[in-house]
This record gives sequence, C-alpha cells and structure tokens, in this order.
Amino acid sequence: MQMIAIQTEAVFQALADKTRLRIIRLMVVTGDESCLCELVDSLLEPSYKLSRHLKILRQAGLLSSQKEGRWVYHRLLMKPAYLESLYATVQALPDSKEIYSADLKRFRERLCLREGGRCQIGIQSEAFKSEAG
Amino acid sequence: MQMIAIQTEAVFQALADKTRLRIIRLMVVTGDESCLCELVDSLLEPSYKLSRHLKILRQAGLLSSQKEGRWVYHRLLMKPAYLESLYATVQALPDSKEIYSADLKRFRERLCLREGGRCQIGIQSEAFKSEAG
DNA sequence: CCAATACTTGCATTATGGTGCAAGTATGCA
DNA sequence: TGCATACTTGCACCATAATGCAAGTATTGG
Repeated sequence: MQMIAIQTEAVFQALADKTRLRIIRLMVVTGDESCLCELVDSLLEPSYKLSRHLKILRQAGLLSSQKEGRWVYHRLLMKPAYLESLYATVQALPDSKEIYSADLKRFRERLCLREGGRCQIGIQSEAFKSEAG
Repeated sequence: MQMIAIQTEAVFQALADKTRLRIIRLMVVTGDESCLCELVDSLLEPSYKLSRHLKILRQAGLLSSQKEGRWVYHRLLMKPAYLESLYATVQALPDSKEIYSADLKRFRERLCLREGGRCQIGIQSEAFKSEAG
C-alpha cells in the first residue's frame, strides 16, 4: 500500500537491467509467486544480488513481498493499470538468446520441489549455496 | 533498417530517463513527427541535450530520423510489434505533475507555426536560441 | 561563395547505478 | 537456547550514463 509518488520514468528504470527484466519476465510468464531461493535456482545468480534487485522492483511498485516463516514470497502487482500494459510489453519481447526460456525451464523444475505449494528447502544450486553447508 | 541485435533491456533503458520519456510521450500522444527545434520549443530543453537523447532513442530502435533540408524529422517506429505495446504503456502513465500536458500544449502551439505542414523556422524560445541571433 | 542556421559531437565533469564481500537480521528447529 | 538457514544490507569499488560547453558538420539563402 505504498502509493507514494513514483516518478514515471522509474517504472522503466526498474526494467532497464538485465537481471530485473529476467525476474519480471519469469513472473509475468508464469503468473506465479516465488521466494528468493527459487529465483536463485532459476536465474543462477547469487542471492544477495537478486535480493537487491527485488528491493528495487518493490520500490518501483512492480512487486509486493510477503514474509512466510523464513521465506519471502514475491509477486507481481497489477495496479495501477499501466502495469498490466507494461507486463504485456515484457511478454512481447523477443528471447533471441533464449535466456528467458532457460530461466523458465529451471523455474518449472524448481516448482516441483515445493511441498504443499510452498518452498520448504533452500538454494539447490551448488554454486550459490551458503558456505555453511 | 538497422535490425541489429538490440538487447531487450535496452528498450526500457531508453525510456528510463525523464527527458526521453517526455519526448516519447509527446510523440505517442500526438502521433506526429517533429524536428529538433520544435522539440526544443515544446520541452524547453537545450538542443544539444535533446539531440543526444534523440540519438539514444534512435539507437534503441524507437525512432527513425529523416533529414529534410536543414531540418531533421523524428517519428516513432511501430515495428517490432512490442513497440506498440510499449507506447500503450507510455500513454497509460499518470501525469501527476502535468509535465506531459504542458509539453503537449506548447507542442500544439508550435505546430501552428508550420507552413505547408513543415517547420520553416528555428528555435523560438529566447532562452534556447543560438547566440548568433 | 559567404554567412546564417539547424543540428551534432568530443571532451571533461559529475551523478547514478550495479557488484561482491562480509557482516548483519530474523525465523524455526533440535 | 543455540545453531542452521533464508534473506538483507553497509561498504568500497567499478562501470555506465547524463550534462554543459564549445567546436564541429551540413545545408541553404543572399
């Protein structure tokens, strides 16, 4: 409910980054929500990086984030109305390097690991696990 | 016809600037083409600044520019298809500070100075005229 | 052919933004 | 209560991008 004045160009600024566009494209195509570790396993980027980009997307008014236990679920906001138009544009973009489709494939596989519709595990990709393991 | 590989995030990067968004919004709303001096008189920004932003928009594939004598006319490109969706988003953005509507008002007035549908004069705004006058 | 003019651009400066490391917070389980 | 873990963030560093000045190019009218 942070309806603070958002500069209009901030909407595009939010998507003017490769990683952030991958996040939004993934969520637009799937319509699903996602926690951070699922995104790490889907985009194969470190959690601190995605966490920061998620914050930027939230501040730009594209995402809402909700804590559930140790997990934080992120989902697309649909209001104000121009966001739906924005997502249509994101979905219409070409995927010539097939980065988005690769993200999507990993995300769908990762969803299979949910139990009761919720993520119950942490990062699975060896390269991005916290060193404590 | 520069169908070179444009990074998808470059599309949003192009609109992630206040001045460039004002240019595109103006052209989306009017559907008209415009030369540089008309844009200077509409946005009240120096010509070198707008010229550079126009170049960025051209390189991002949003504009085509055509020289006519001493004037260069800029118009929106409509292909690839995602651009139409992008422009719909631009048009759907709020104008809470009424910057876009002020630009539009000045642009419409400036259009009245065309003769034969073409701009025949230079910058009218005193503050942005070249010092030679 | 010269001068006015519509527009562009090299350069230096400043501002903004992305990244990685390492340390931090918060939650839940044993 | 202590530890593992899901996520966040302060800091330093580097890359990118916006700006203004001044000099440049290209076109045209006298």
